[in-house]
Amino acid sequence: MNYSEFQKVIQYYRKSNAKEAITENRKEIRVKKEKTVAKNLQRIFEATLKIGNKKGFQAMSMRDLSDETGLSMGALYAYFASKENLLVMLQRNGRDNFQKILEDCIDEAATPLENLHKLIRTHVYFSEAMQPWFYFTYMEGKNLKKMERKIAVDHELHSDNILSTVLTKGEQEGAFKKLPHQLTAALIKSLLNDWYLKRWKYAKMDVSVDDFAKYVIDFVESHCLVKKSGN
Amino acid sequence: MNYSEFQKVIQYYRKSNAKEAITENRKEIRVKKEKTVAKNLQRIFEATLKIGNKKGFQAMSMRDLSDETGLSMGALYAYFASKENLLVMLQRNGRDNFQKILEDCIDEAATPLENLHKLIRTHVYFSEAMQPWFYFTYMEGKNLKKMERKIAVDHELHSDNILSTVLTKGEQEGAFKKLPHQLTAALIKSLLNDWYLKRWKYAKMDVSVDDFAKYVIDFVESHCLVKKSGN
DNA sequence: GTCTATACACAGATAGAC
DNA sequence: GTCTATCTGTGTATAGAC
Repeated sequence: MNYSEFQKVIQYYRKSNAKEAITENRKEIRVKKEKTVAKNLQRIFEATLKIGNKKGFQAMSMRDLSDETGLSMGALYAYFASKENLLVMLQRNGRDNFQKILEDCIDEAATPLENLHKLIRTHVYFSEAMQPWFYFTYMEGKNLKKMERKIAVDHELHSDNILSTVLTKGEQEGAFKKLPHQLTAALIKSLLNDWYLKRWKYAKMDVSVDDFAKYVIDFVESHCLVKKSGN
Repeated sequence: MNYSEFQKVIQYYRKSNAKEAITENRKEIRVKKEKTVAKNLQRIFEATLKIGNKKGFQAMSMRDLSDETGLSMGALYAYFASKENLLVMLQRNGRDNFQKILEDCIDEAATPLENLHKLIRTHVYFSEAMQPWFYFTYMEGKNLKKMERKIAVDHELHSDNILSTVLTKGEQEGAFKKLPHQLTAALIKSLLNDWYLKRWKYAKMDVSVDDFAKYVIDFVESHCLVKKSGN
């Protein structure tokens, strides 16, 4: 799989994503017509990511958001109860989606090494396709209230676990070295996160999304793989 | 070198740091008495880091800062011209210090491998000692105005270069593999950054600062080192 | 050098017309 | 369903007393 193949797969997720955002937040949204909600909610999300990533969510005023979306402030508040509620909607929705897509990576019939490859590639490609959301969510995590913050942390630990489970299984099968897999998983995650956090840097050195995924795989394999002597 | 040894070395930097913060910003600071400035400026910096890291710099009000420092709002404005100026002072000062300490790592007489070790250990230990500043600076970078932002980016690229220069030298001497060193440097940086960005996670898995430095060194060496057959 | 009191701009949010 | 107009709280910043 490379990135251009991945883009086709992602279409399905994008659509289901939009619908879920509506059904999950039906009670906060005062507007009735599904079509209108779908259209405007997406506009609002995109505008929030755009402004939020430029100057930070706290610094974004509702007037900024009004200008960017073309909706009046009165209209905006028909789609969410408060500014904080908008933040929660935006983060929660993406997270659920991301978790699902990572879980779908694991193929019980495949080898741990194959699963590791798929996890890394999917992480890089998905964060490339949804870069603004990933960047926003990473940076604005601390603006969440206690309860939502805990959910965010749980999701992060869960995705670390998906990685470390694969590493542990690989060790049992003799493909990976015996290492502190949880720590390895955390470090792999930091490499993966860098793709959307420091995109400007990789653009500057002309590293494509496929180059990056390949190089991270090499990096991780150098460390984790059992080298078969004589091969 | 381990962390407890490093803590003695760092004392010198802490002191010179405080003095530089004053001389570099003498014109913005209206208060004359050196002693008073030294004491209060440090209080202000610490309070800013504390509140800023909890809720973000934008969300920190000057009233918050007044409560935390015990200084009135009027007094605060004797130490900086505006809230934005406070941000710039805080970031700039730490950056200069960090750059100096990294440059001091490089010992021309030592091998590239030794220099790589020293760079990694110093990065981890220094960011441990000054974690609030590192976290703050990473997260609040986007709140800087264009010019200051450019300086921040230049510093980041410069520290990447220190790493990649060592890798290149090591390749020439036959110790390291031929690899895209700039990319490798960026990835090593992302591992190092994770120590102060996700400290809670490493605390949770009971990884000490020395454990972490060691494991990052192992990880990087697996990838970069030329394996001598028969050793 | 630090305080209190205050200016005044702008934030988030809502009521009620259309 | 969306708009305009407006309420009220809070933000940064400063003037002037001590």
